[in-house]
Amino acid sequence: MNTNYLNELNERQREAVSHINGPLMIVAGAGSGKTKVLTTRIAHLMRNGVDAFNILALTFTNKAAREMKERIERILGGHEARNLYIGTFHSVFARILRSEAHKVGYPNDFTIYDADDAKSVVKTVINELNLDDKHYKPNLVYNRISAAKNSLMSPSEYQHDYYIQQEDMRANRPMIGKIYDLYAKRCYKNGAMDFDDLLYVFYHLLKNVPEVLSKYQHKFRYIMIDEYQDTNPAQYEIIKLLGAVHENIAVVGDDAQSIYSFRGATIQNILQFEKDYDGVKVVKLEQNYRCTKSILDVANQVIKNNKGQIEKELWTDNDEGEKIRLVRTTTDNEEGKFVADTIAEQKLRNHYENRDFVILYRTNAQSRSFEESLRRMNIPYRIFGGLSFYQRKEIKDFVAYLRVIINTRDEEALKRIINYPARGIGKTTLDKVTLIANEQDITFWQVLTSAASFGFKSGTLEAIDGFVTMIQSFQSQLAKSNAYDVAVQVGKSTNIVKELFNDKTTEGLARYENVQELLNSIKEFTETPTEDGELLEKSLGSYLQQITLLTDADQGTDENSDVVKLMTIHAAKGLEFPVVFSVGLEETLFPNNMAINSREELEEERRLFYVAITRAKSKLWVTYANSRYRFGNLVQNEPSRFIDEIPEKHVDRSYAGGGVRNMGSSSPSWGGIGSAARGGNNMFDTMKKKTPGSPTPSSSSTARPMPKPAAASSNHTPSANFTPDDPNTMEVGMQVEHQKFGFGTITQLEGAANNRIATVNFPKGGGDKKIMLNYAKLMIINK
DNA sequence: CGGGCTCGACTTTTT
DNA sequence: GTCGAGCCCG
Repeated sequence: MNTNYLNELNERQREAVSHINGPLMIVAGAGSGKTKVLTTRIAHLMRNGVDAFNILALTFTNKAAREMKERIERILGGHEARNLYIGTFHSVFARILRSEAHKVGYPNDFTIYDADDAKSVVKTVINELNLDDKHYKPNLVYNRISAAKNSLMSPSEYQHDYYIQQEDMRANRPMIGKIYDLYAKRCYKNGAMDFDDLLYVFYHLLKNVPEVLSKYQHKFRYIMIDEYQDTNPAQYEIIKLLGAVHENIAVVGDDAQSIYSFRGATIQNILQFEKDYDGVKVVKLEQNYRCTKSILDVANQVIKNNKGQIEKELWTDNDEGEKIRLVRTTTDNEEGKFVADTIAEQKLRNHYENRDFVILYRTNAQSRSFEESLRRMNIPYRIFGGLSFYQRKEIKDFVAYLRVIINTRDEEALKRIINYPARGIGKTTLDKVTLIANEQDITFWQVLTSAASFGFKSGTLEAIDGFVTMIQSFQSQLAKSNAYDVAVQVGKSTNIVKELFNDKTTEGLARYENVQELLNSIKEFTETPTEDGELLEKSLGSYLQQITLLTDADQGTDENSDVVKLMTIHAAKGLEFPVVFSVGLEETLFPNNMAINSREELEEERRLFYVAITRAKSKLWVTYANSRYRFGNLVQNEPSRFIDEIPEKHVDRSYAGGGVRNMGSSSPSWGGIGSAARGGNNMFDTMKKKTPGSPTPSSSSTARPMPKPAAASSNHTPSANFTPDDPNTMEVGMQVEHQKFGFGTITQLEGAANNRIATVNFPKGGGDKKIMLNYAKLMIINK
């Protein structure tokens, strides 16, 4: 074991690491070596005689957990670290629930519903209550249910809470409480927990089953929590229960980086920690090892505009560094072009690699212009935050079979596959089964297994029996062989694999490959020896639980692939990059329109900007566009108020204005050189995500769908050089071309800049048409 | 039952 | 603009 680990720490860090017993709060500024402190502290605990079995470390992402594990192993050696309990809140609790859930009425092989499953159940319930799902939007309702659970509020409490009811009444949605109640009952009946239940149910398990509480209180004598500022009330209460006996709770967090309040996190948890426990040792890590002086100063000045923070002053020994580049472009497309051009330039000039760059935006929808520009420059990139592999339709369909095999009560999965592939069990039959299930208060599956007694037509009955028999045969096979063999059998018996194989379209090919990858991942799972030797961990049920808790970010951890990364600021937390582009700094976008209604919301947006700034090690570009397309409309935006908060002395505006013109269609020559010389066929890098231990989706989120064939109604083939012109340059009398309707003459114009409507006469395209210029593009042929 | 079309939604989202 | 759900029709 490395015995010098304490020497590698600064004084404050050493103070935190050496604190062994009693509550500890580490206020860790951005880039202050937080993970290092956490991992070293765990190693230090073990060196001082604490048994690995007694240590619990909770993180928010699988990635953070993995990283911690690896770093501890590096200090201690693998065999000693093996018995540590390190994982996300959700995965650790799910793992415990797998052996304890029956004590609160759930099967131990419970299904985990991801957000899509959960919303689908919400929708089912809304429809069953004969409510209008246009008004009771499943998304919105689910978010309220989620918020309730994160505050440990039961359906009954929800329905009796005066304030909540007032809110729902005001929104004219008084039935949300009822929906919550039925939703919870339905999940319970289905033997399923959603993500929030993993906390909610776990809390009630501890609260209501004293021997379980006692067992884990004594097991987890030392508890460590990462990103404490992002914990919600449910997590807070759980920690309180678990830590009550020993009070050896160490929390690490940074109030300035709390950006998940919209998911129920409450910054109060960290602000109050000192009051919650007696004799809290507080250590502040204020030395930043990541950023240049200017970048750090910008971050400090920006965050000063927030009230009510834990007092701290981050400083660094690093170089002064360069100024922050502030760049204004005319449009979102120009912004994309500028960033791609600059990346190419920086690669040449400063010998950066693709992986040194990250583009950070506020909303996922902003990725498009960057994708296009990067693609044009042949710069390989990867977008984080797209669909997770396991959320793809073909994967969810296949996995649904496995879910039903494990838990026939899983109605969501059952409905997915009962007629996939088509076997003659249509909507009519489904409705009937649902009706019977609800009337008789039995599960969907029970109706299917005794379908004969419910008077289905003979053809339908045959189809149902065939399906039931098939599932049952999978189940009995599972008793004899492993998860992989069963999965292969599912692929064969259902013809799914063959069917996908025969689909020779690009999309079909991708789907086939994805299913193959799924099978590979199951194979790998069953064949890799377990770390901790728990038999349960190799079962199909455990595989299913594990994959539901994986996200897109977990698969994108191939540090070796040399690609530019694109992600939301939220997704970037905890990461660092030599060069950061923080883009879209515009009012209504960042701070986002939806988050400027209260001081709290605005401050969270500012913290988000703080997170963006502090991701940068040496160079930071901040960009914004005068106008951009949003929801298909061209909108003009003011520069973000956050820009004004950047101290002028750190700002280099020399790219602004003139820079835009430089970046125009006549790209600087280095742009072209960069792309041709370095990009090459490396584009394939962006098409593959490779991660040891997880599947490789062949069509990653960066792969764009093939262009759709022209609509049947179209009888015009657009000119080869068709390029739409700016709606604002259109005038009455102009000859224009439309992609579908062909050539025509503008006869009338109405509406303001963003909402311009042209009436165009198309002689060959059906006469006068009203064209929303923001949607259907026109090219000017003749003025 | 499935293809094709229209209509409507659309902030962030560790799990 | 882009995606997906849901409806209609063959």
